[in-house]
Amino acid sequence: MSEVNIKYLAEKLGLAPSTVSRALNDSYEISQPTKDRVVALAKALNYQPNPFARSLREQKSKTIAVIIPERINNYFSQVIDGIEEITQEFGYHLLVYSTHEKIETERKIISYLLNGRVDAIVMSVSSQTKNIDHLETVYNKGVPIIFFDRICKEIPTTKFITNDYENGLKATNLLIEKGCKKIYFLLLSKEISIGKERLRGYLEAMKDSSLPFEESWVIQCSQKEEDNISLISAFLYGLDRPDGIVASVEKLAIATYYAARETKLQMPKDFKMISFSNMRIAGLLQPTLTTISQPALKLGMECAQMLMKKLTKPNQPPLEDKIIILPSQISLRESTGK
Amino acid sequence: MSEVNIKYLAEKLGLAPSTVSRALNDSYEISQPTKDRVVALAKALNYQPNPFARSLREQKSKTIAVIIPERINNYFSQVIDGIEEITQEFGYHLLVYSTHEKIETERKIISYLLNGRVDAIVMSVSSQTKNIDHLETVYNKGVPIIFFDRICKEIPTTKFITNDYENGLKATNLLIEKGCKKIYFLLLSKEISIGKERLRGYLEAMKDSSLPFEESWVIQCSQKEEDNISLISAFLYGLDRPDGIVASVEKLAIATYYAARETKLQMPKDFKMISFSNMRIAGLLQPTLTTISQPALKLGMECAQMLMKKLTKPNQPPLEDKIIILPSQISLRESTGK
DNA sequence: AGAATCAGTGCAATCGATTTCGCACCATTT
DNA sequence: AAATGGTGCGAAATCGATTGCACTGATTCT
Repeated sequence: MSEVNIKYLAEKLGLAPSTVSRALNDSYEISQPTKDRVVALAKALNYQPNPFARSLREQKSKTIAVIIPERINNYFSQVIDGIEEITQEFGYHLLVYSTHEKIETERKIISYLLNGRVDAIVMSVSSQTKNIDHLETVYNKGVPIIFFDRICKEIPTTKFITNDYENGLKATNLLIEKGCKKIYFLLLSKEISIGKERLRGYLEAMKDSSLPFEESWVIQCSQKEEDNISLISAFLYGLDRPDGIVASVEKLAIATYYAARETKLQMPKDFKMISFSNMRIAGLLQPTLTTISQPALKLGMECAQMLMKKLTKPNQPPLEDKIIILPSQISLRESTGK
Repeated sequence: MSEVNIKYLAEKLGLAPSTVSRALNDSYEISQPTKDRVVALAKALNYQPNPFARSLREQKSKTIAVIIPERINNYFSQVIDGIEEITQEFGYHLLVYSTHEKIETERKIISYLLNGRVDAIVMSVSSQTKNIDHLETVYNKGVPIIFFDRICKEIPTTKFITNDYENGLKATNLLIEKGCKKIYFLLLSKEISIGKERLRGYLEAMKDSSLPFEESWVIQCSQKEEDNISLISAFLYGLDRPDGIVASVEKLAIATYYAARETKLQMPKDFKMISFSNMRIAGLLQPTLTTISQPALKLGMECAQMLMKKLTKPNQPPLEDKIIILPSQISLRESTGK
């Protein structure tokens, strides 16, 4: 490759490599004239320091890993945009991995990152994640880790979430206000934190209301789009079908639209729905979808800001064990009726 | 951090670091018993080689950069999924960058990658990219680069696209068949390759037909959603509005839906539309959207396969200067009428 | 028997940048 | 005039893994 390294610059300038290094790093030990000469030549030859030599020496990579359960999801894309916006200013790079919701992939990815390849990890755990040995290993190795959205409560570090409990409650109450008598709750997995919190809100709202409730109204869905559509269609076909649905994640709302089409049911006439979702085009669906959307970009930025502070300032304490809650926003649309 | 390195293993085993290294790399020079001892201890202590030391020594990073114009776009997410699927098998890592369609950001990102940080680059250029100095620099430095979707023809390397010209033609002809007399073409930028190709197909179809055509029917849109909506609304308000629209990218189709709502026009009654798009939920819009969708996952996988061959096999020639064309798929839906 | 061969290891250089130490030189102080 | 101090820079070690070369002891060949 191109051979412009410190030794080469030093030779050209008749200086020692150490002097060149110091000059480039603006060390006080070097005279201004020398600094100027060095910097000038470096610029002229378009010198770029070798990142691996530097990382090896400094024991840090200026790289952060972002691990998400799936890529084809606006929410996660927005979060990454937010993270990148901040980290880029600090010259950090982003390694992005998708677990495809598989715990085994998650473990494998984590194992690649335990050798110093990254200075920190920002992640949202997969829906399959129950066993958290691999996450504990990260923590024990001292690699800073921040969870967002689907957090792992057991690891004592900073987590970013939205007010899921509260919104689960609000969403359910909204349906109740709209006159729904039989409200189902769709969730992806009971294992993941946001599912749990949103579910807790739903359960609380149901308890507080005078409406009937049965355990079986909490529907556990899978990762397969087709399976979910049949599952949802199945209960929509029945005469004792629900008249309200709270979808805890976007993809389940979409499956419900397909199921509604299949069963020829109309929203909001036959049943109403509200979903947690960051779709840009919720307002273009038929009918338009009432959503609870998370401040994804902001969340990403705040994660990154915290991380940059920890990584770039000297003598920072470990990431605090606390949960930071950002507010979501409810957008009322046709799917819940007027 | 954890101090398990080669030197430490060597000490524990009473061997030289070089022997340990060779044993771990299964060198023929080392006896089986020694190999076994070394491997056993390495496993027991969970030894992970330092990636930077290795990269420094081997002059390769096992990392690939993926540069896309925007993250919040299913198409690009799918491509990255495809790339990751393949590269992961080979133990490669993915640095992902978004240019946000800004040439300046694109240049900056590229400049970070010229120091050996990555072994190759896979990218789709921003819509602003006219000046290609930075891309030429990449090429001249010998960093393998593959373009996809929005390619840069001038750089002699492999490019992956879909049959954009053909589909621009087909899309336009479809509208003509459906009875459209006045067909507009919405594009993001004349600079980007796919825009050009799709436009070429449109122009060809228009020329071949007996329909009238004016230059002003090719609408150049911007990056701003609101501006696009007003721009589209503006011409939809007129009495001489188009009765057919070909949207060359997804976001312009979405803007058109909003504009249609604003102007109270109905698809497909008042005008018909077809769009290039990889939206999963084109079938849930009101009306459902006829799309030309690209084989994004497959494209990503083929890119990555080519790259892995180039990077992991010895004595590979430079990436061939050729364009590989994958076929898109048209899905007929309501927006173009029955 | 002496030379040649070879398997199995160790030594030391290397990748490129940073950093500790130290040294020369000039100016100032006592 | 000797001691002190500061400025500006160089030599060499270091980060961790790899690798060309040298070395040892044993075996084989002539």
